[in-house]
Amino acid sequence: MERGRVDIESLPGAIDLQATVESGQSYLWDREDGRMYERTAASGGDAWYWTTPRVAGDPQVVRVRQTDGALEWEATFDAEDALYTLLGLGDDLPAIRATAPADAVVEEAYDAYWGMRIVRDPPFPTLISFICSAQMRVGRIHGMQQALRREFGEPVEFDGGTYRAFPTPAALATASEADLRELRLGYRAPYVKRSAELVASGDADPESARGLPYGDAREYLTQFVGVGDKVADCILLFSLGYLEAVPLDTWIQTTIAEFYPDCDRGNYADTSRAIRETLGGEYAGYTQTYLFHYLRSGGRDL
DNA sequence: TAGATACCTTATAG
DNA sequence: ACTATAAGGTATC
Repeated sequence: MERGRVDIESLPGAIDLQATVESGQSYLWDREDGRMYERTAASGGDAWYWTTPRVAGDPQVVRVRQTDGALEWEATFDAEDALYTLLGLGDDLPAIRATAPADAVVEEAYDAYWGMRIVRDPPFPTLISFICSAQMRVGRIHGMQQALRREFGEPVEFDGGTYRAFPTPAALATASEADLRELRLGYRAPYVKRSAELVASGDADPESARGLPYGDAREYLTQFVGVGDKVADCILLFSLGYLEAVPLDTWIQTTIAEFYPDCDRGNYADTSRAIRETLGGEYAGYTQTYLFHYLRSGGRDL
């Protein structure tokens, strides 16, 4: 087992591990005691586990915990670089916040969860997670991903326990729709299977969107079954590093109606462009994620 | 091309 | 208790 620590003082801005992994961006982390999405008193050292799918080499496990002044990690591999990527530790939070509009609700959201960072999860698990997110609550989306790992993931031994990595495209393509429906995926089951088939066959790969101009990347991702503009924006923001992407979900649409009515242009593409500019352009997705988490957590009545 | 409707399942509100 | 509603939407017509 390898281990290490990241000094928080060395980071550009704060880090709030719980907010980062429990804000509906990533569904690939499990809390050690299993009690996610509950308010916990202060911070205090809760640990989260993350398992990698087999992409190249063996599947891996990393456990990370926030303590006074550091992120302490233990893993089946040298996880330092991976954590920087996964948790957005290189993002200059103060600089990003400076690009956001100085509206009261935006300030409240940043203050409430200061230190939350945008994750960069691997593309295939993100694709599947957000296909599953349609018309679903955050806690249940997470439960679905746990079920997929449990039923179709490769086992990994770590620190005396057995963990399961997120399933490969081939594993989910091989699953039957009935198998997936038994995991309570509902109408998302065929979407997951057919999108996994596209990746497993080599006909498409969410990784291929990386580096394309934002509009082209979003367009590319909508070829997957169960991926419309909103889910495509989630994959761009939470996996591929397009920090300007603003997923137009029910929460942000309510926010637009309440605070930015001029941005409602009646269709996704135009509304998306308008709110992206209003929220500061290049890092609009960061501000969107703070607003989403703040409002969803009941920070302000709408 | 824009608009309406069906879709799995379940936590939560009333 | 029991029903209606809505949940980080998308595909289809």
